[in-house]
Amino acid sequence: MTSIDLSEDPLALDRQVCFALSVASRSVIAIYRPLLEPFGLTHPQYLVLLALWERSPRSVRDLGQTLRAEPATLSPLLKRLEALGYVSRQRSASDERALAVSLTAKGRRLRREAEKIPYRVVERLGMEVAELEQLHAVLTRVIEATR
Amino acid sequence: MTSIDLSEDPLALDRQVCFALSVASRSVIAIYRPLLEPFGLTHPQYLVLLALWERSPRSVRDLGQTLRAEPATLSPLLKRLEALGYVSRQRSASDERALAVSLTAKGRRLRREAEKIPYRVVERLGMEVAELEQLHAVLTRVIEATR
DNA sequence: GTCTAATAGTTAGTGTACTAATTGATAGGG
DNA sequence: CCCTATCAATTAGTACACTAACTATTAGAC
Repeated sequence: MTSIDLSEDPLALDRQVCFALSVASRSVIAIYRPLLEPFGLTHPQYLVLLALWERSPRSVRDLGQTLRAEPATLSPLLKRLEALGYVSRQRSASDERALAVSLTAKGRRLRREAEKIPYRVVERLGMEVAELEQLHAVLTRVIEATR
Repeated sequence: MTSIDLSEDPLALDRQVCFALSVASRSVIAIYRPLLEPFGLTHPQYLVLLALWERSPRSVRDLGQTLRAEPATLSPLLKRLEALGYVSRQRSASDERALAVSLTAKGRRLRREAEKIPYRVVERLGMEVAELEQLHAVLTRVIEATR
């Protein structure tokens, strides 16, 4: 295991967890890109669909809290998902301020296709599932720590 | 430790390593934001300075390989760093195609101030250094796996 | 019941990321 | 020597991500 000696050079690039995090994030998202491209989806859009497959309809606020995304980010993203035909957007009947984002039939159908994606990503990574579980656990701790 | 049962729902949001990675990356970068703001820097700009503090001048190509960034991303970013007065940009004498990106005196002076940043981030995270080292090691393995 | 504060989304502006096309410079083959 | 393929950087176009300002609606205080 690589040892990080903070007493030496605290600014050494190859010691920065923030650098490793952003490179790893972008690199893993890059693995999804060719898998999502046939559906016309970006990775953030895919995450929104994951949330909607768990529950639909959902408000922008709810999606934002679940995905840790700003409403200002979601608003145009959801319009693009609507233009692709995967979701519909309509004001909530009970509260005209809130938007009800729902899966369309096309959006629900997509789930079957998408189920193959996680396996392909793990295969492409070629890492042990146990190691990915460990990574997930540490990342969850980091996310908790940043709140 | 959280267990990820891939045999159950492969699309469950709270199991996705990609989601945890992107949230963790954004959350950690958010910790840097108030620390970098006094210098007018963004996190990607800070990473470029880390690279230049290790060696200067460097070409756009060299910076791109080191930081895993596209030249199309670096090109405007470097102009902003120049506008801030931290770097200078001039064509290489030996090869007119290449750009020599150098630290200015102001850019070199900034290093002293920046040395406090990693400690403040670790303090703010409130995690054990050992755990961050472990995270760094796993991330490095992920980055290797994506190449 | 009205008036104000809070809430849900949207819009605008800046700064990455990424792809593809473009410009200018260099190097090698003939 | 020239001609073409390659290379370094830039530009254009799309899509987040974040802050701040704005609009429309709702809820609470009185």
